[in-house]
Amino acid sequence: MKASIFPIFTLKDDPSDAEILSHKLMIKAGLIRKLNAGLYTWLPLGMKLVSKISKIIIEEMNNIGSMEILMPSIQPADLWKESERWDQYGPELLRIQDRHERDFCFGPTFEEVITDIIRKEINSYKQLPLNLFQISTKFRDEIRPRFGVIRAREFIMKDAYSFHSNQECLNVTYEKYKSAYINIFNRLGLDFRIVEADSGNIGGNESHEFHVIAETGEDDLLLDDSMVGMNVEIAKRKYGHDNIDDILKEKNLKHVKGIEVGHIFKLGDKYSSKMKAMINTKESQNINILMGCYGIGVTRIIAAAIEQNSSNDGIIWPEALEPFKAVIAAIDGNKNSEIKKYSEEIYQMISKDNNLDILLDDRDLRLGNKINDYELIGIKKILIIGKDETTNKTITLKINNDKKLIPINELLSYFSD
RNA sequence: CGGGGUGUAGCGCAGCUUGGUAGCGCGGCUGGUUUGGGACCAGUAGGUCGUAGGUUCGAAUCCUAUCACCCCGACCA
Repeated sequence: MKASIFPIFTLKDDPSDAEILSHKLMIKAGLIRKLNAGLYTWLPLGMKLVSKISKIIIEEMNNIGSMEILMPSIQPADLWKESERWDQYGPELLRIQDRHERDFCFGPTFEEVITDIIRKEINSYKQLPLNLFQISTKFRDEIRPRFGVIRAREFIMKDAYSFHSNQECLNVTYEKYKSAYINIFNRLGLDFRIVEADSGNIGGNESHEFHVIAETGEDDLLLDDSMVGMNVEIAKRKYGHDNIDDILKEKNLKHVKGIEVGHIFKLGDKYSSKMKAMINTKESQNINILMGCYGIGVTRIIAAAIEQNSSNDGIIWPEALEPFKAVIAAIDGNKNSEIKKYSEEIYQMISKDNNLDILLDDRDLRLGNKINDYELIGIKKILIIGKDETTNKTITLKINNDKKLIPINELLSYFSD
């Protein structure tokens, strides 16, 4: 990819309306721009990260037999009235009318729509279990949007739904999603914990949250030495205390802050009973379909990863999220045609011939400007090409503060993982 | 919704106390010198000072209303 066609919208100053590090860096590095409170445009660099995360999620969903679909973001009120959530959901649900003055909402979640599909398409236990997911834009009219994309009003979320003819099958599938989630967050290189959780507005009877551990997290988690802990609401109920400190002392738990990036629920028949999503059993009986639902905050993950490991100078991505494997910085490349030609050759060799995702920075900037951008964006490997390198057929590889002069034929060995 | 803060050029800000018709840095554009960690010189474009009303000879500045955004809280994935 050439920088002349892949726009790099970096800023020198901190944005005036961002407070926490990830929010500042996402704007400074040119991942996003704010349109309005809680509404963000994803610029090319940001979209690249959305795609990387989506790709991993899709792979892991497919691995457990969950197939991708896409539902409309605008949903008719009738379905929400059937589930009785039209009245329950409150002002977080953005209600809109079409030209015929019929009521709709912008979907904050999709239990109603998916249940409607399933009740129409599925009639028999023989068609189950079934697993479907989508990655799509959701809208929740938050009381107070904040922290950039962490609590945005419009955001991208993966939501999966499972359908079963018996509880045991739901239980097994629930565990499959849990392990898929563990794979996803491991692959993303995030430090995370699973906690027992409240099922809240979505409903159901068992639920776990996945949290990225971060100081700026909004959620309070109580953890022991194992991977699984609980959130504060559960702890208070479980141990019958309102004072967290008492619980911590009594149960020898640690208190940490987390950013919720995933949440899985056993819904049971909450939606199928209200919306009459039924199947025939082996005994020719009509029963409600059992359901599970499984969410991941795709856009929130990006902010969470930045919160977890970055500096004031820039983003430090986990390997799976590095936007480019390396960048080629030509010094004076636009004036000196030899340097330009040599840079293009190197680019051709590692990017085109070896299918590595490389940025060729052909912008007419000084080296210092370019390097500052790379530090902001979080590109670790910098290949510097100037007069000497061009003459001697070498490359200067710069990683952090180490510079190494390497011959062209050894270059590729620095990219074998 | 309660409390606090901010709206002035693309971005970051000063000017407001004490009214006299707008300025700085960065960025942009043109030309030139440069290019190994945010270069320099010369020139140049760009603003209904959030919006509406009021006071005044005169308002970015004073008054009233209103809108937007940010922070804390309540609430929430």
